[in-house]
Amino acid sequence: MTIIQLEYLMAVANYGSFTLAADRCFVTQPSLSMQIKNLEEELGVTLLDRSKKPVIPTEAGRVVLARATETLNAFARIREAVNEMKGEVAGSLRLGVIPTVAPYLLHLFLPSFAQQYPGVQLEVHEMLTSDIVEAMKRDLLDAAIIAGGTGPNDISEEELFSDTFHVYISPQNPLYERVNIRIEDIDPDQLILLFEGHCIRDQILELCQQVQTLRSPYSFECGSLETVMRLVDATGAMTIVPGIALGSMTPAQREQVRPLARGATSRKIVLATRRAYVKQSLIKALSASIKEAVADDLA
Amino acid sequence: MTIIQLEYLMAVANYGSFTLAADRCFVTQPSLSMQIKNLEEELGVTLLDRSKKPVIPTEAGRVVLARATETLNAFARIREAVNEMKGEVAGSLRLGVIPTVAPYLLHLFLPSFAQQYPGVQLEVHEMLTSDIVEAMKRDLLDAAIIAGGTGPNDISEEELFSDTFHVYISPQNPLYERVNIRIEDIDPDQLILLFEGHCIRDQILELCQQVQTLRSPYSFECGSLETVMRLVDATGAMTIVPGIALGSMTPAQREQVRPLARGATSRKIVLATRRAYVKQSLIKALSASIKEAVADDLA
DNA sequence: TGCCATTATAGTTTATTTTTATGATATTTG
DNA sequence: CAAATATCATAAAAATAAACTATAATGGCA
Repeated sequence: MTIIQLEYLMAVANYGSFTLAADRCFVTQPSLSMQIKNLEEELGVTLLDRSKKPVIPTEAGRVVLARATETLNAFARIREAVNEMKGEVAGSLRLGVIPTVAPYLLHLFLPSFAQQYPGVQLEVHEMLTSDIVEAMKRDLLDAAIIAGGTGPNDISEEELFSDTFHVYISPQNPLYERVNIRIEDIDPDQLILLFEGHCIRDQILELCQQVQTLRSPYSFECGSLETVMRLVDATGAMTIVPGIALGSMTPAQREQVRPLARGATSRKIVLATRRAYVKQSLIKALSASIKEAVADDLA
Repeated sequence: MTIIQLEYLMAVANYGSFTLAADRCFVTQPSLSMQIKNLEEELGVTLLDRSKKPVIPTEAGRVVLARATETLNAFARIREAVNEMKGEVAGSLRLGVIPTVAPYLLHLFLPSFAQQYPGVQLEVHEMLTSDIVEAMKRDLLDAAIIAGGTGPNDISEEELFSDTFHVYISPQNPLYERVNIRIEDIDPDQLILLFEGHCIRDQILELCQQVQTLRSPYSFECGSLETVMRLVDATGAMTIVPGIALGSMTPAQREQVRPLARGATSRKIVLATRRAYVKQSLIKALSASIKEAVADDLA
């Protein structure tokens, strides 16, 4: 039994396929198959049910996987502890970022982070919250930037900054002249939102106490805020945008932004990690970098 | 970084010597030295201070060792979990047994245990409590049979049986005709005990409220109860023997045994293991075997 | 300083792991 | 239903890693 065998086993369990797992482990499929076979022989049990597609662990496999996860975490912590002792921040970090944050935040901290920590290989994936949660469970992501409270309990959150909601409104809209807009003033039929899956959509609906699925005539499959804003302009409607997006708007777009009256109209943006995760020093560095970048941007 | 490297590192830390550690790992010294060197190179830190005799871990070494212990425990638990799932009790178990129990207990359970669990390789070491505690700390023993309450807190105890103290008295002694003997009747100068280090000595002294070191004319360096009993016979003195020893006495010796009056004149014999230790299924099997054997012996 | 014990290094052998090539099996699709 | 495709297993060769033997360097101690 070796660490590599455990890693291969976890990869197969995560990807549901020997071939794909081998790819991701940067070895050929026979190498991986052999190691899994050796592990099964040594333990005297079948760990994976190859008859199913995707390949799933047997009962024994699940037991071993649970222990293997602990072992691999403890193993990774060794290197982690040494790095921390040396004061080095190094390694790779796979980061998921939700689409309503990514375009407005990444450019703020990525360059300075990369410069400050040349030993860190940061891999950013723009993903919806649900995909992020799934990926973290399957150990395909080390951390993620999501809205606070939208993930499950076994993911711990560290607040990065608070993000206030604003109204982006078409000049043709009757409410355009208002200095600020109250939630009660918003006509749900005039509100264009991102398609389902974006957590900001749910947060806004909750804010408007429109818990049921909104079906406005303009409920297009808008994948980005930019698209939503263009659609707002074209239709005379409005939308709600996160404060983080304001910094990346053109002066003309900025003219169309109105503050939302009343408190509690904001979301917390957090750095989410699996509890008891190992790359603590990297995550600490990343968190500090982002907070600093956001503070600088506001100033 | 491999599991083997971590095992080698732990071995050197435990034995304080590359050569000895290599011996115990069943490899040659250069093999072990190479692996340690590779580990140090990969982590980029020196783990062992070779200038000291015995070799001691550096600060980085201590950090790595702490994590490595966790990793190796988690690693061992994988096999453990599989064995438990298969209902198999297999593996090796290094057991320490105190000298006042070993000669009277081992033959009771060892044969039936070996027969019932052919997959278990049991290695028994007769050792004093202090040596047992030290050996368990250094992971040279998996479990031990000791008197309850004589070990440190980080060792957990499971009671195996209660062992009542008796008086073994020379026929020449004035108290020989008594049916039972009270503690107060015992003349400390007539009491022969095992040499210091045997926990039973301390327990008896405490019983007799003779906390100070007893200095009878017969305070020889008696290493075994058998020797003490012969000395008792030769000098007309007496000693205190554990009940477990009665079963192995000759009929003539048995004649010289008197019960000790008053309660609380017994010790608990326990199976001690490091907390959070891994070989749970083996230890459970051993414990059950011993309890059964002791019960059978009394019947 | 020289001896003894201990660890490090070099070169060789052995063992293990990986790869390439290919075969077997199951699933999908025309 | 059969051909095509995808996926995992197996076999032999190549590459890599680990072990051994022999020997050199080092470090304490008389």
